[in-house]
Amino acid sequence: MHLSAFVRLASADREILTQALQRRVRILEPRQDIIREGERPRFVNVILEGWAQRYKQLADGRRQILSFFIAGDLCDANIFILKQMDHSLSTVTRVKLAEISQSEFQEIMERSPRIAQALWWNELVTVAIQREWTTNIGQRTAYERIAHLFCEMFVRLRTTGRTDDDECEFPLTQSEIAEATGLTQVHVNRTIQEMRRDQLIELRNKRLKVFDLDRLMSVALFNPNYLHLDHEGLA
Amino acid sequence: MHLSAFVRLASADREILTQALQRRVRILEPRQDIIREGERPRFVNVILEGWAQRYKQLADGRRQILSFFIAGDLCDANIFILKQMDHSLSTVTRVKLAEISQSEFQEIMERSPRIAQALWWNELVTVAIQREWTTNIGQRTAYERIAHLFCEMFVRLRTTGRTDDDECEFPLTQSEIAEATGLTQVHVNRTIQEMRRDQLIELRNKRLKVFDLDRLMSVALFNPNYLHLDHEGLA
DNA sequence: CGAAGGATTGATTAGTCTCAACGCAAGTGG
DNA sequence: CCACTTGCGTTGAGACTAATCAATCCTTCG
Repeated sequence: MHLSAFVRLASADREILTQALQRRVRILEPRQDIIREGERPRFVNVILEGWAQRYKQLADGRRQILSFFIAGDLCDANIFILKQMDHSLSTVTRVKLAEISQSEFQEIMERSPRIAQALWWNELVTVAIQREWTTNIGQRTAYERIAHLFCEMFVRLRTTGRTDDDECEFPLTQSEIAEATGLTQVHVNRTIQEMRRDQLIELRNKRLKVFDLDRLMSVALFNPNYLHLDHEGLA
Repeated sequence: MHLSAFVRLASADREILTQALQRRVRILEPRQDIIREGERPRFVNVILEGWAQRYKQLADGRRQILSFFIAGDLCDANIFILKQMDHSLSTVTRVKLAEISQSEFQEIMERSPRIAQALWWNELVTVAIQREWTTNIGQRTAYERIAHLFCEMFVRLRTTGRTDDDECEFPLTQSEIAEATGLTQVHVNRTIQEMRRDQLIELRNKRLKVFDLDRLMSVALFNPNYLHLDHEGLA
């Protein structure tokens, strides 16, 4: 999901990006809000290190996690167009992020049509992921849902070179997995135990080990097409 | 959702749009695919009349409806950037739509920055709706989910002037409502009966009557902020 | 050592699904 | 114009997934 992986960018374009990502950098502690529903968006956030998430809360407190961001992910291109946030962003782990102001952002889009194109690509993939999450919660069983989340995060981390053979970081608590999949924490616990018994995965100390990715993808009915990894930026 | 409602457009911009929407117009019968998952996108589709939908199918046939389109809705700006569709589009009712080719589309975006901006706005609202659907299925009960769908469609139809006092068209079958909310058709049937008993709504002959929208919004925990109706195109 | 956050376990219940049948209205063909 | 089909909505009985409530157990860490 690295911006520079969207499309092939000329070195001038890369330079523009590098500049923009250095101007305003912040470090946030784990489980801290970045921006809340109702607030006016002032920056486009780019995650440089760590995991972050989107979530939405109903009037009575029920909470749905809507997506996760990992290093390289851009939160909301052009978010300034909206008067207020309809959801919140928060950190999962300690996070390093870059803030890009509206004027900086617009200048970048104008100076490089390639980057503007890359931003559209990024946005289209973001919606596609959200659609897959809707499908995940609407149609899959608890077991399949959690397996699907594991697949998605593993594949995304692998694409950005953040896996170590069959392992990757996985800093979510079982409660967070529950909020992301529309289940309860207790049921997530039991389901993960079942997956362990089935020799599908190992999950402890914030690390996920996938014994057989093909089998995991198969039980999850995981089809990576929605990540659109076959774009021109790749060989 | 009418393109011309996104932002205030100059009459020259309106002219550009009007032109583009007249070039290639098709009429499709009800329950007919417009484009299928896996195919290469060739056009941006704009719904001129009727209802359409996005859906996604798992390998074993389970189907999730992901969103509905009504007159004025633009299906996927810049969809050409993606090599293949990760979901399908189909009609619900008989539909009249306009197809815009890649070159036409790019020309429009270049000729009018205001329209380009409007397209970004449209895309941001589309993701916001998708997030709300994820939340709907993940957190709300069956009763709340269906009420929420009723609210969303009623408000969107009203915004585009397609309601008649407390009534609107509602051409979905109970099976389709089920596929959109992640429930079974049987349970949707029972839940709607309950809503009728509660004097919340009336639904027959493809028409929905909302007795008290405030009460419906309240039981659905419906917050219209995600539709971002407070944009500059409106007073 | 005590506190706190997270994971695990057990018992019970609720919400939703499954399967199967039936009803009704509209359309179709002989 | 009647018999048949088809699509959609309704009803019933029973099964099962996942939720709820409530403890208990770990680990980590100050």
